[in-house]
Amino acid sequence: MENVDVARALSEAADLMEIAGENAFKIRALRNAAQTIEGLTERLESMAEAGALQSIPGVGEGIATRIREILRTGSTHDVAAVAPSVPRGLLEVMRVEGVGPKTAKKLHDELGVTDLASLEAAARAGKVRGLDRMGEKKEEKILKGIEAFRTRSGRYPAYQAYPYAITALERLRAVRGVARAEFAGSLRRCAETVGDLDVLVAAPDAIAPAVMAALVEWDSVSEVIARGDTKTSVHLRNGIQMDLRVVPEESFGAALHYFTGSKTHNVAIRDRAKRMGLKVSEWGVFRVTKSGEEERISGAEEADVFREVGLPWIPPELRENRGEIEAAEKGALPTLVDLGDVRGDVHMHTRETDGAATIEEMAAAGRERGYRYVAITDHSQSLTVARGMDATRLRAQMAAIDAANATSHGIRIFKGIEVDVLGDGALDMDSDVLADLDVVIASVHSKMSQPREEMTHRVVRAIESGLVDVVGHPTGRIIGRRSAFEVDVERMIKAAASHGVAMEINAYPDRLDLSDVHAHMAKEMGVKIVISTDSHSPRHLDLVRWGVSTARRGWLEKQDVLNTIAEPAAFLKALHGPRKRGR
DNA sequence: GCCGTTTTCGGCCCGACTGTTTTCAGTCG
Repeated sequence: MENVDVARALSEAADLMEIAGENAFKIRALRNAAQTIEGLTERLESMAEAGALQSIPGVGEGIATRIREILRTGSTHDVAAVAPSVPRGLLEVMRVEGVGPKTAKKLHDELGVTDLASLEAAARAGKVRGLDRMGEKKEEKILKGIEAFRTRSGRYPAYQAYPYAITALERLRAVRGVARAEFAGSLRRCAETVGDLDVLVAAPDAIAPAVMAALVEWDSVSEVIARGDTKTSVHLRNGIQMDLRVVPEESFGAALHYFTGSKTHNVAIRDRAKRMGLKVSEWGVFRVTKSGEEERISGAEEADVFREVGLPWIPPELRENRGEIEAAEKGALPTLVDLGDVRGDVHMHTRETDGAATIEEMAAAGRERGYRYVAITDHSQSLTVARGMDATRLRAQMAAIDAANATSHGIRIFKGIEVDVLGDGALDMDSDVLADLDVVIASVHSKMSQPREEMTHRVVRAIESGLVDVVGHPTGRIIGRRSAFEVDVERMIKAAASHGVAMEINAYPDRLDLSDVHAHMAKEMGVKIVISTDSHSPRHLDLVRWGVSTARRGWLEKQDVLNTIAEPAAFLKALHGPRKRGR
């Protein structure tokens, strides 16, 4: 069982207990633990065996017991205890906008609602409006919420939401009197998916109505959910929710911090502030006197918030309450790798297989970005849908690359391949050809539903071949479409560590594979990372920024990422390590 | 249930908006 499965079981238990009306702090403890577990780089199964569960922050005796229960049975005793009074179907009822635990409980107790279908029936029959503190509007809102629940896909890949945030900012910045406007939220933290878009504007109170109007009148807005003096929420036509907040300029930094989150990071910062006799809110940082009076001390800049609680500014990508506050306290924050640190791109395709451009065009695109090198890494023969190459075609392409290098003007073109890892772990190319290449990426493109043991063994065998430099998109996931294949990532990374093989962060924005958490795991085990775009056309090289974001979320520094090395020869030397190469 | 510059008990982040109410509970982020 994966850590995410345990996290999900814990947070489902928390939801059910909340409906049952159990102690709110106990519920929060479960949610905190679930959140922490999602960001954990170590496998819970191994930690449980080692008796180390209680070393996880937020996990004590009680939750350690629950984790062991979940690993064994998939659920906890809490769920069994509340099951008679809280059917599991209420979990989805609570996902409906405007329905929380209290409402779900009321609907169940008084109307016998047990799931989405029975809720819809009750609402259509006009029974909801009869309940205490519930009226016609609430009933309508619930029906709308059910509709939205069924159509929305949940979270969106960040790259799909990003253009809407940019356009919204342009509109809002054009309003007279607007001093600053930024997006915040999970988009600013560079999370791989976003649930909604958060936009923040600094403007005088008198301007706020005009700012709200500029959003509401945007033709991408389909529905206004809420509209107040400082906050407006809308649905966009594509289904994404956008929240706009307007604050005075002196509060902009505090608001940006608050609105960027993550929620658990904010809670930790506010808790810390409280212990120091301060109060942090989106309006600023306040000193709280003994008599309970509050005096505003700062908040115009985001760094103010951190400074007041005795910390250096923490990059948004790290604000997941995964140890960043402790690291900041110790002065041990990583100096994160930056887009400008990337000096080459070593995974791309040409017309020879499924790319859209020539060797020369791809190299030119790299040169335009200021890169010192690129690698042409077309597919191998078993990937027939991409017209994969056999050894003869690869030899011919190698000769073509030699020729292109003669006139490439300042950019080195490496000879490479993205070779398929066959079902048994063998590589889909003769080893003597592979040995003559500069860059060998090994990727799984077939038989992705192999059992975990088989898949792990398969990839580890490829790593141990001595012919592979990089594992390409190591878990095979496509965000929102295909989950990662069953593989023991920890064992894969361990094998890579002991054989000096690098792991890819595939920057294609619906892959981002390795993920942030796994990239962090790789770093901790001493495995080097290559950030690659897997480009199939020249403009794809720009996608590198999504890969860099993922690397930053994984705490990676420049020295963790091989393709920050500027000199082509030095890059190759670092990539190959002790492995021999033809040239 | 967890945790400790509030330390083994007594706390646990903070505020906006809605819909229903005549003062606030519930939801959301």
